[in-house]
Amino acid sequence: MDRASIKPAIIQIAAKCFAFNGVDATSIDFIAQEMGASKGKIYHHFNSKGELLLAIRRQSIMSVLSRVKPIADTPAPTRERFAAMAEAHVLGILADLSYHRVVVENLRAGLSRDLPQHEREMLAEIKDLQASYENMFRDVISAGQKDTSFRIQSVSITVNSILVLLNAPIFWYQPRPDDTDAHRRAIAEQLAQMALQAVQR
Amino acid sequence: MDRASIKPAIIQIAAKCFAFNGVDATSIDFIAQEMGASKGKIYHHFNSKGELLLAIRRQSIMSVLSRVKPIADTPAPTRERFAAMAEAHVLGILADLSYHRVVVENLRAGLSRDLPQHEREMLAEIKDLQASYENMFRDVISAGQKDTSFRIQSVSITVNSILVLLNAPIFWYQPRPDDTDAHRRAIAEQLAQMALQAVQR
Amino acid sequence: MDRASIKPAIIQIAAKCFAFNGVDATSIDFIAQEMGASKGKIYHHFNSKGELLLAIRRQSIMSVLSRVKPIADTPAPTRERFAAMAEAHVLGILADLSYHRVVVENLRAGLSRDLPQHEREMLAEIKDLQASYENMFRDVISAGQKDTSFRIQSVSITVNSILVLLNAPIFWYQPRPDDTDAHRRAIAEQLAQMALQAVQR
Amino acid sequence: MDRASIKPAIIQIAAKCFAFNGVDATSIDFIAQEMGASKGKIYHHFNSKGELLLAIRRQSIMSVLSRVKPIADTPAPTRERFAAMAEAHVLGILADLSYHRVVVENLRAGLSRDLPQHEREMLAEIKDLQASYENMFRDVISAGQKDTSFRIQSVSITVNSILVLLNAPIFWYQPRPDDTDAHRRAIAEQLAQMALQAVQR
DNA sequence: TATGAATGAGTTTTCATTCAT
DNA sequence: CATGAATGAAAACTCATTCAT
Repeated sequence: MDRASIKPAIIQIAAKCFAFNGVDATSIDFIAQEMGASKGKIYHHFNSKGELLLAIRRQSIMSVLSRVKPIADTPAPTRERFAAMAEAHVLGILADLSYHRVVVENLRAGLSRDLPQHEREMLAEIKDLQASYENMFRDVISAGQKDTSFRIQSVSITVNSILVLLNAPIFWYQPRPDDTDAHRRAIAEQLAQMALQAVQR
Repeated sequence: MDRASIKPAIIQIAAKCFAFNGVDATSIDFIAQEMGASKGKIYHHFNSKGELLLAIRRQSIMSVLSRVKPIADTPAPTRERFAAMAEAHVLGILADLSYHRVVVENLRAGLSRDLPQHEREMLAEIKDLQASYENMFRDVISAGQKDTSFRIQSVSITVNSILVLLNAPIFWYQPRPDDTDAHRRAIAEQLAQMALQAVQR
Repeated sequence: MDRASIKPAIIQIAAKCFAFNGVDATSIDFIAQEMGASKGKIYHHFNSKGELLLAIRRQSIMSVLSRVKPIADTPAPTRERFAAMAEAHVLGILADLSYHRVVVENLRAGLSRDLPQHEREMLAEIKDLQASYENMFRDVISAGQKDTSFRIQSVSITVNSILVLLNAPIFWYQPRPDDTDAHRRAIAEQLAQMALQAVQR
Repeated sequence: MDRASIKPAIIQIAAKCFAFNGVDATSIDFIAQEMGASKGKIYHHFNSKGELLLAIRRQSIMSVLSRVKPIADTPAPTRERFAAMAEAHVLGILADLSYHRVVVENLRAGLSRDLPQHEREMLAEIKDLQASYENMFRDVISAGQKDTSFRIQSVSITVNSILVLLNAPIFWYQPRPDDTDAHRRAIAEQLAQMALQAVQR
């Protein structure tokens, strides 16, 4: 395996394990076995289980950010832009289900105890990414409010709730070997449609 | 304390601890200390941590079921019935936030390993309740589809996604001491409104 | 149930539980449930689990002592006396299998730690009974040695080993519902025969 | 310490502890302390206390099997062969007393509850070894029955009981520092002699 | 880099025993 | 006498992490 691709490989397998069994119920040992490697190998690339989890959180955001940002930067009309962003988000969710699942079930993880320096920095960066991601939705929704395409009450509540709605497949989507891209696109379209209706006038 | 109210008291405190810190990060010892009791007391009333968690899951469903069922049984027109059910659901979420938070973050908990007899039975009952709860929403949405008040594609996806949307406050609502009922009702109304728009023609 | 028969009843059920599952793996709670009673009831009649175990040990000795002593006191010739004692012993073992099983598997139990006063006294009495029981066999074997019916080397080793041989069914006898007295007598005769041959000239 | 010799070392010390205090009364912690190691070390080499116990059972059988099998494979006359096997068995018992003591006092251990996969496999192997060991005695006794050197009734009962007789030292032998090989051989000869007399015509 | 042995703190769970009712 | 709630002291087992090789 390529040197540079070890960390992503660890992250990917860890995400699958965490998503399947829960983070706490998954030991580093188990992840190593799934990789056909030893515990030590993982500790060479990640200083702690917490860092591994943060890396997964980061990936999870990048997964949707990289899909949605190009669309958000488009000058398309509000409605169309919003719908396209929503669809891209759902496609990101479906494509990287494990990552997102891990994140959703561990939002409060390590929220109470204090983290070591490096993890604190990673977390700060993740929160920045998260905030800037949410801002893209906040912006398009605010724009829609201003140009009267949308009729909403609290922008905050709307942004948060729409994102939860678009995350819905995390809770019920069961990927199957014979799932086609078309199938996934259909789901994304339906959810984007619901999201659009939920906000538009 | 009344004899009969010990179990509910344990459930309530456990739910708060679990919601705040995560289930795995919360030891039975910690819960006991929060109650000013000994570990043994909890184990006298619940055979395992898993049973305690299942009791919380049960409460979480009953919390929304008891509010929504009376409305679902009403002969009101589809749209109004759906909106009222949605609002009642959100009010249930806001009222018993800890319970619902615990559940959402532990949907997959113990899904892989096999449970002891008693827990298996509890889980079966919970799944029944869950299914019958979802069916109330499935019914009203199907009815709306038939009477053309709603325009939806897949009923399954719609039901699941609407319920996730109505659960959204689990992820972002921070209860504050000065929160009024009016405030909570406003949130519920806004989400019910979004849900209704998301499905209606 | 008769007042006087409560203790024996507890002892009997406890012996069965202990024999089936092992002493340590059997909780007082379990014994109580098997009796259809509560834990407290047992603690009314026995101060501790250790006392219960000692009561079983006592019963186990009495079971063979009461059968063998009348024969040992007989003026029959050495060979016949020995054989009859052996047979009686085996019949005692077969009749009260649970008790003997419990004892054999717990010879070293509580040997290292120091016992409370009452248990120390019970244990002393049991050891006396045990010693006097073994003495009956020591006597008949010594007598056989003197009158040249028996040819043995170390009396101690012989006594101990013969008793172990006569206890053998503890390890392999599986009582069945359709076992007859005749069946048990046949086993006893065979073992007595082997014991006799093992020592006689 | 040699890498490969860690597991045997753990087994040996565990056997001594178990034999002295009883299996249930001996904590893994205690064994670790006796080794001057940590609990974790033991759990690194044995997945559970049960596995440790099974390893001891295995050793116990190998202890007598390795001594008796070469003799059983000998073409010596029945009587001599039987006596030599018996003597070898007793010498095995005396040499590895702790192991055998642990086994005898835990025959029924874990018989009721169901074991995890790995332990089930270990137990199956042990039962195979045990059965093939008993078969060596069954064979020689049957041979003696056929060539009329032995006069026995039930072969099963005889085999089982003779083996219990040969195990007798487990119950009464107290090894002392000044015990000589000659002393042990004397015991073995006496027991083998008793066993032979018990079965022969 | 990689391995896997070792550690030790932490967690769930059990259970004999006590005690208020 | 009987009950069953409560306690507290173990004990088995887990696992992130460290470290010698």
